[in-house]
Amino acid sequence: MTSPPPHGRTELSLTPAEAPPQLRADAARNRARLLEAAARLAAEQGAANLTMEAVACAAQVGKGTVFRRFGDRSGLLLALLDHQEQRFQAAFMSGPAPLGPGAPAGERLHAFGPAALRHEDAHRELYLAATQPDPVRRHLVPARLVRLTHLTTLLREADTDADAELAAQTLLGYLDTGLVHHLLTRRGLPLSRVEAGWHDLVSRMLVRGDR
Amino acid sequence: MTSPPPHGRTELSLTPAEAPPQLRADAARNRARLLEAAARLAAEQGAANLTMEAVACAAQVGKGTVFRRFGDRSGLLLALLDHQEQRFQAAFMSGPAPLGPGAPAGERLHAFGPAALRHEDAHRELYLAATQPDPVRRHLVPARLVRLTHLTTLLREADTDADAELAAQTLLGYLDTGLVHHLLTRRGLPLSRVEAGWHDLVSRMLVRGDR
DNA sequence: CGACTAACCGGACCGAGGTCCGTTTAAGGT
DNA sequence: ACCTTAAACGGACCTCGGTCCGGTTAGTCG
Repeated sequence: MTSPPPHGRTELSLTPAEAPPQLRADAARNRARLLEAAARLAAEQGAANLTMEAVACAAQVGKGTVFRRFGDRSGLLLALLDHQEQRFQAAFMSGPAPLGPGAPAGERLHAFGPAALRHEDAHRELYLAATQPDPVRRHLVPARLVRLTHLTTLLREADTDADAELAAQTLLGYLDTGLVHHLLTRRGLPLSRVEAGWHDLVSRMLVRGDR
Repeated sequence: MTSPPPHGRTELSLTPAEAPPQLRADAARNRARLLEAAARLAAEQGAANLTMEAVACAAQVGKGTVFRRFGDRSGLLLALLDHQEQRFQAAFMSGPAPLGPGAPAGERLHAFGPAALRHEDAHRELYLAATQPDPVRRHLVPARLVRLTHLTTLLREADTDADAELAAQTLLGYLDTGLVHHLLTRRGLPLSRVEAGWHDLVSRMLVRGDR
């Protein structure tokens, strides 16, 4: 149907440093003004309250320009995050060990979590705003709570020595509708492999440390 | 500020079978009509294209009525899902073993995954539509792909015998911004505990089966 | 049976995201 | 310098989720 526009795409890039196909001078200027305006507005009234129109207005450009450049709201937020994101990526891809190269893989994996947690904590607001809907209500849906409780209970019963609540969240996350759909369709994994992954994960949650 | 309405709330319940505070006759009638209309429309033009106005119109009621009853769009979708969800919950809470009670906890945990996967697969469309934004684009954001690749690589390097790609998704899921924010603020867990959970999870991913 | 009131109804209204298309302009070739 | 044209611009316009409030009605009590 609608063939994609044959010209400049709206940067969905973010980090895979695909050289921005060098925009026209005015486009580049407006892009900069938009980002600056967005950053300012986000800082002074909260990223969650950022409206596309306000950004356009503050940057003295038309609304259409914002959307052509960033695609949609979350594209703009992502672009705002890009700088921070690149710093983080640099840290784990080429920074000092144990997060960066040089340490054994196991240690690097251990280091990754706290680094990511700290990084996102510092920019929580933007990251939350960039994932459109209430990324909060999600965890309060009764159905989810029921499953969570069920899994927590079973884990305790099975006498795991893991943190039952966190382990339950992990298990639940593995079954996330969006993730499974992505794996099955987009990535084309067979259901059997996803199921095998589940069994492996459960087993790992149940093994007891040496002792 | 805005004190919550002292009267009937918009059912956010879903399954914690809190008896609907018996609505007035007309309200109950309209609720039924709305659900029926919504189900019909969802079936014939896809849950993703369901608009609140269309549902209201098809059910011959005002738009306000839809929102008072279901709160918001996702509330309506969730209500639509409620019946299926209850059947699933019944299955793992009181159905036959090994999913239901009777089997050892470990076996029940193993049984839960495939059951949930199959259940959601059968109602994928509604479940996806109920989580507002593109639950799909989420997994295509470049920054996420970079992290995923990084983790996958490290897992392989560390010579785990888990399915590296799935394990990486699991690890990434544990760090989900929304989840972490929920745990830290809503649930009030200390950051140290979340970090400990990460280290435990990584360790479990790295242990090699006996052999 | 009539009055009283809490809950409900409906649809006008609002705000924000996203699209469209006629107009303007930067960049490169002549 | 001038012409051509792909790309960029801007803001009117559309859709939809969500709110508001004046009018209506089911249920209750005397």
